[in-house]
Amino acid sequence: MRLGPDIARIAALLGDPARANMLAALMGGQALTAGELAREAGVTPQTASSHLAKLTDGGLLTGRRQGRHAYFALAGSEVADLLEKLMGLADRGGHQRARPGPREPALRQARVCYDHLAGELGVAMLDSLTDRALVEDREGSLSLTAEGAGFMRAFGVETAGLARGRRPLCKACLDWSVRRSHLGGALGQALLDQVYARRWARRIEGSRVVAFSAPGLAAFRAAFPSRP
Amino acid sequence: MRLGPDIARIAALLGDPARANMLAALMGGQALTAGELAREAGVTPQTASSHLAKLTDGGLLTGRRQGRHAYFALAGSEVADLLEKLMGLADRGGHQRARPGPREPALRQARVCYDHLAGELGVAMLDSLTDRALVEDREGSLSLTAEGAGFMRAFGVETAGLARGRRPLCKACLDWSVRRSHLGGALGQALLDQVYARRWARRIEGSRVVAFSAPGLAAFRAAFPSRP
DNA sequence: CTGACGATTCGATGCGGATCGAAGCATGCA
DNA sequence: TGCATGCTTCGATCCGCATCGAATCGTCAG
Repeated sequence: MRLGPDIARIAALLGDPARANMLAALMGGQALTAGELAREAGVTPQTASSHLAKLTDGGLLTGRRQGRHAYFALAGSEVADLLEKLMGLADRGGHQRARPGPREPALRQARVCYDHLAGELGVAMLDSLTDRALVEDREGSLSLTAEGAGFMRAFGVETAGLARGRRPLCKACLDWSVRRSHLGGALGQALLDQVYARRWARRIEGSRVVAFSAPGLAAFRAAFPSRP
Repeated sequence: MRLGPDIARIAALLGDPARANMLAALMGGQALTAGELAREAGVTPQTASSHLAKLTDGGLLTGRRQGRHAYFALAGSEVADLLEKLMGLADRGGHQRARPGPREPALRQARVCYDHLAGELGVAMLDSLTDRALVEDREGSLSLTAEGAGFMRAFGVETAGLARGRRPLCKACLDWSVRRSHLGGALGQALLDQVYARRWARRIEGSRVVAFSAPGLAAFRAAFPSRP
């Protein structure tokens, strides 16, 4: 009876609401600071620090200090996989969440993953880009093609400037609702900024929902057509 | 930020050592009784009962009562998937396990379940009967059809006499080794008696193994053919 | 019917751990 | 240097929950 890997130890780490919220926040793939994670989880910095220590000690997170900030990220894709499976089970587990907010459909269609577009529309956008060979997908690692750079310039995004920053230009970001990838990275952020600038959509306060207007949605679909 | 599925609720269920041990014990796919799971987890029956209620309520287990026993099994392959991923992550940090070895093959193939046939052959027999519409399965409640009664008479089992007793004629009986049902009840007993009478198989002393001879096995498969 | 056994419920106990306040350390900026 | 900011450590508190003893219910055997 005492045999087998210690699954309880890992699961207990995921079992605390504060820690689970932190991990869910990191599902986007980007690293966040301890303070951001504390706010995300709704706890004080002291408590968050304790949680983050436990998570890194348990091998679920990797930490790295940079100046006076402490950045944390998921330890690997296996952790993200595990979280996704958990979300899948929790979804049909019947128990709906306590807060009956605006709720799923809008979130599922379009939401922000920190600073870029996620949800069905986010996935559709990346699909469209790869279909037209504007973005290349080499085993999960994304890169902008020459044609893609031209497209972006025409769209109002100067990729030369973006590539200069430390942040990767393109990043495949796993989507929990659709179970496919959408576009993250500096380019993903720039594209979402364009969506806002063109008034195709606006961010709903206090929520992650990105609300598209009817003409905005049509324009979006025209700019990023999906194959039949 | 309270968005997304409630992963903490599920993870917390897996986070208790006793519950984790129970789930690990069920990874083989067999259903186990509450008492067996209590022993497996190293807790008293009272505690185990509480844990099992939580797990079923959380959608991770399905329970089924049979006589004075309560059988529990994993709710589905998604749960098994999740556990497997957890084990994969838990393996990294530490102590290995010695997986409970492959169960005795003979027990798995054919054994007695009280007085009727269980194991792979028992399941195959019930499958064959339902496939040929000799037995009807209405949501887990089995009944013999008119054609079935004719088949049994030709096979040497007089069902009219059996139906007179207090014991139900047909009963779906959950199989530990395979996660499916085999035929119990008075008819199940009568059929196993026929198997003995025809010398297709004999009971091994001091064990639950039902040992088929080579020609006996062939005859059995001919009498209860499985669909291709 | 009676006795035995397995499963469950109830109530009480005790421990682990989440949480926060206060203080201690680093780093960055003027 | 001095001050502000962000993270961590320490100590104390408090709640949740796993655990078990005792009792109850249901099923099976005789």
